[in-house]
Amino acid sequence: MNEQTAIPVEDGTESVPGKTRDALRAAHLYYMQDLTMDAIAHELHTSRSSVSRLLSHARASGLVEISIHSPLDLPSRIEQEILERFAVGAHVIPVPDHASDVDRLDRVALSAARILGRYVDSNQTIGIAWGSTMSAMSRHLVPKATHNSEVVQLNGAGNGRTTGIVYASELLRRFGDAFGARVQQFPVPAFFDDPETRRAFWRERSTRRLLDLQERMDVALFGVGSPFAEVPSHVYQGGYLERADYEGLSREGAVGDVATVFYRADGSTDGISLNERATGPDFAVLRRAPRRICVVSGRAKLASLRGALAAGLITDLIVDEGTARALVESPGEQESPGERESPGERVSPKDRE
Amino acid sequence: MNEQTAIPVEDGTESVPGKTRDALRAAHLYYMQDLTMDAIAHELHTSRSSVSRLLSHARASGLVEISIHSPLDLPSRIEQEILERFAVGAHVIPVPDHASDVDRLDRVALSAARILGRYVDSNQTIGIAWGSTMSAMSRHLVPKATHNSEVVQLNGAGNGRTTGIVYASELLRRFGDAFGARVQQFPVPAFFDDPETRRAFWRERSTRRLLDLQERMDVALFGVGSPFAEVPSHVYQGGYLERADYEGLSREGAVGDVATVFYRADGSTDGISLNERATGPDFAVLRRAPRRICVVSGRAKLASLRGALAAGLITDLIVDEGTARALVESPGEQESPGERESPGERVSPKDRE
DNA sequence: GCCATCCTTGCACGTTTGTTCACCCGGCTT
DNA sequence: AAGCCGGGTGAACAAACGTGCAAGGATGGC
Repeated sequence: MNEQTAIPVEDGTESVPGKTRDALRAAHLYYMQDLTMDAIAHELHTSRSSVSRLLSHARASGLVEISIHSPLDLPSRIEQEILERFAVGAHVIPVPDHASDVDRLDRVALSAARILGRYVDSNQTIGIAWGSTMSAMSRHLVPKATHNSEVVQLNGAGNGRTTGIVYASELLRRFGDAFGARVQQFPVPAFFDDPETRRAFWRERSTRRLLDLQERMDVALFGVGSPFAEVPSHVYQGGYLERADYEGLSREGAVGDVATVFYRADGSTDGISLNERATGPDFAVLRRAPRRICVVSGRAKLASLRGALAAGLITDLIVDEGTARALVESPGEQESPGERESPGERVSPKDRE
Repeated sequence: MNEQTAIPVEDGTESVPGKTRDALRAAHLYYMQDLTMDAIAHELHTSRSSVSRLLSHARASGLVEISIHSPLDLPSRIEQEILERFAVGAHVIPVPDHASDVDRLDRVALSAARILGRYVDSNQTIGIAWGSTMSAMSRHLVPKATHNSEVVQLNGAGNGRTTGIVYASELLRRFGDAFGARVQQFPVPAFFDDPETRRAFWRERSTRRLLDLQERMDVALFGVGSPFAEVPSHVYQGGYLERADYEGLSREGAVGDVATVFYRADGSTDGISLNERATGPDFAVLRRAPRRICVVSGRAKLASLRGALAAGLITDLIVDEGTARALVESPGEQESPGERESPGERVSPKDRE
């Protein structure tokens, strides 16, 4: 993977500057001058198809940036309300209510990936959790050139067996590539079997170095896990947790997790025994990051989201419209008809949010 | 929805907020989530056509902003060189060399109109010259909401007889509309017949008020006139000047004008008699504006542009590629095969400009 | 030097998008 | 009430666009 990644960094910027220059020129002609691709092809002495591809490249590589400004008089009621109620900056992604959870996640992740660039800058350390949301995001990142940035993995992971979830290394690499950042992997499982192993590991110098990075990070990016929802977060599908673990979580009142660390509805974590074996950062550490961006999609994660908000983990929230509406609609949970239960029994094929 | 026609200002912003909201949502779905218009039509319960129109509206009204970032390692050699040689920020508009002057002007104007938004802000006074370049720009402005801004006409004008050049009032109105700014017309001819009339007029209180505004303006926007070029600027077509005037200009060494005020190649204006009858601001006044944006297209205007640069009139230059290249290529003029000559002989039917 | 491989190109096709047209609907005039 | 707008709508068509594919060229290993 080394030799492969060593060069492609230059691929877009230097080794083929001609391509980038052409793309830039094509973008000018297309987006600033409204020429047709045909006309551009003619000006560039190439074919229309190539122009189409050049423009795709220009968009995908961040040469062209498309942003949407709400006129200041209607700045999305919901975002406004979330800001007031939770003191959290919100991006509400419009997604129709009837969309499937997969669609919803994809669309939120796509939008989130495009928004992310605004938060990332040079000389920053960016902490990234491992999960299905991050995985989906990683596929759509828009590159942005930064210097001296670092991407650090927040929690361990096994390999992703679930469809579409990508290995942690691959995921991190994508983020790193997109921002030209160094990548710090965290090669541990999501959960240790034995708390003692974790403690021992935490004393290792290599681990300490990584934890140090986590403590100094400027931006944290994560989703929330929702162990008791109809569509459990991938962490719960990968076989990381046993039935006994779920029962423990249920008994201890956990409603969700951020980067494998579980919390209750009120945001507290103390006494949740599984956390002894988790690999993600303690919330006290997480909260040191000035920017903490949370990406959530699906009403199933509502309770988790509420908990994460209560824990003060979030400074910026990217969330689908339905969930956002539910979030502001009523303070308590009127969502789940049944009370918590082990997810083992759930096989309901209902895919409505 | 109260009174639809009563207040056209509200038409786009408040009286039909539904349309703007739909446009906004469509834009999100299209540009952030890459949905097809079909899909969006379905989500919005309308037809594809309407979505297409909605998106057009979103772009035309500035809801969607498309910007192009050069990667910092290749910031257009030419722009860089112009910055170094003339201490002027440049936007070079790519236009093929074989394009007609009309095309060239249109394309530069289109790009310029889209760039302009970056320079305009609230609480500003924006001075605008009257000419073919400004006219072309006025047709493509992207609205940007500002408060308490003012658009003030820099020089007088007759009515535009040349095809495609629009009345000064219409031109100003377009700028004013685009930025939600008040408009201050300057109802005088481009040139007075008698210097004395001008002086008298300048003593009028209403005139003084306008001149006051000009002195306090934050942004000036203008083209350059090129009286001795193959394609004379409109000012020279409208019958404003007589053959004798041209001869005088020629004798006195004028190479161009900004807002009806003429200058020599070295930027000097003293002793150019026509300026006694001009209606545009003295360069000393013009130079008070912190931002002075000049839009130029066509090599014919090269000498004028050089003069305007020498006069220190320009802080930001928007120029087509060919002219930019010529500008940096050689210090002197190697452009015009023939020396200056009176344009009276020119009746080339090559279309307006 | 030669081959395997990867990347790029232009064509051809199917899809997506812009635009014209006929039509409808509410408002205001006569 | 009839009649004329101006603005908006969807159907249909033409233009513009994206992409799979096969061919051509470069690159690097052997």
